[in-house]
Amino acid sequence: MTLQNIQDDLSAADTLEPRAKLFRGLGDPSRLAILDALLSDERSVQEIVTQTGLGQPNVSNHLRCLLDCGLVSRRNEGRFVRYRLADRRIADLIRDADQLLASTAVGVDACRSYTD
Amino acid sequence: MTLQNIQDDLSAADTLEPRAKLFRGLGDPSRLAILDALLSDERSVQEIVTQTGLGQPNVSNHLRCLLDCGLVSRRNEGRFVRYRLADRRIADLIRDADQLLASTAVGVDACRSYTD
DNA sequence: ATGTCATATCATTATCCACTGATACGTTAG
DNA sequence: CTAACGTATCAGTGGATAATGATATGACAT
Repeated sequence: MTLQNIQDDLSAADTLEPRAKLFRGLGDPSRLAILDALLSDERSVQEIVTQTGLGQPNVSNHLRCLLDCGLVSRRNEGRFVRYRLADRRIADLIRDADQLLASTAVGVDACRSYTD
Repeated sequence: MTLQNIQDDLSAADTLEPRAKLFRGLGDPSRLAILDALLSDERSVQEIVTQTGLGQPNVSNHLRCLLDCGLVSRRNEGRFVRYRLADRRIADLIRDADQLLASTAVGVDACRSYTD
């Protein structure tokens, strides 16, 4: 390994943490369910709660997380708050992940590290 | 919400867990560093240890996880074991994530849920 | 102003998971 | 066969975080 490579790694390390955070943001079934609910339409918290079956405080917590991360945006409408995906590419990312999972090579089921 | 929508959600729930697992597989700085090391070339465990600065058992554990998930593949060569990315699309996924992070909209830094 | 509804926050709990050190397994060299 | 090296596994530990119930905040209607 050359010095240049070492420096590449070090500078890459700066981008490692944000990348990990983004993926972790997507790496939770509840948050994925919420994002799924937002794929087609803007939704109020109540609608998300109903559609996902998750608890209301739970949904609010996850939405805060997704909002802070910039994955969703919000809009006040009276006493409702409507959320929607912040960027088309988020849906693309999820779609790409699904395609990977659909291929025979990537079979996450066999992964014993993350017990479902 | 119609009955059809409910059924869509239920069937979507089946794909939620695997998707979450895949993203969680990518949602760890150490694993991202390992995948980074494999972006250009096939690497032995030792090389990965050196390049990432992680502990050897730690690297082995993560590699097992990545292997079970199907994100990397391995090849025995004498007493060395060489790992490589299992699929080009994995690199693409990481690249797409970086592009998302580069846009102003998605600023994961502000997310307080995941303390670095 | 008061009650009601929608959403957000807080504290608690339980769980999961990454890291470490010690050790086992497997392969090659002498 | 034995030593040295590369890799994998195991047990223990600490830290992070998802879910829940209770409660607070904010907005609308009457």
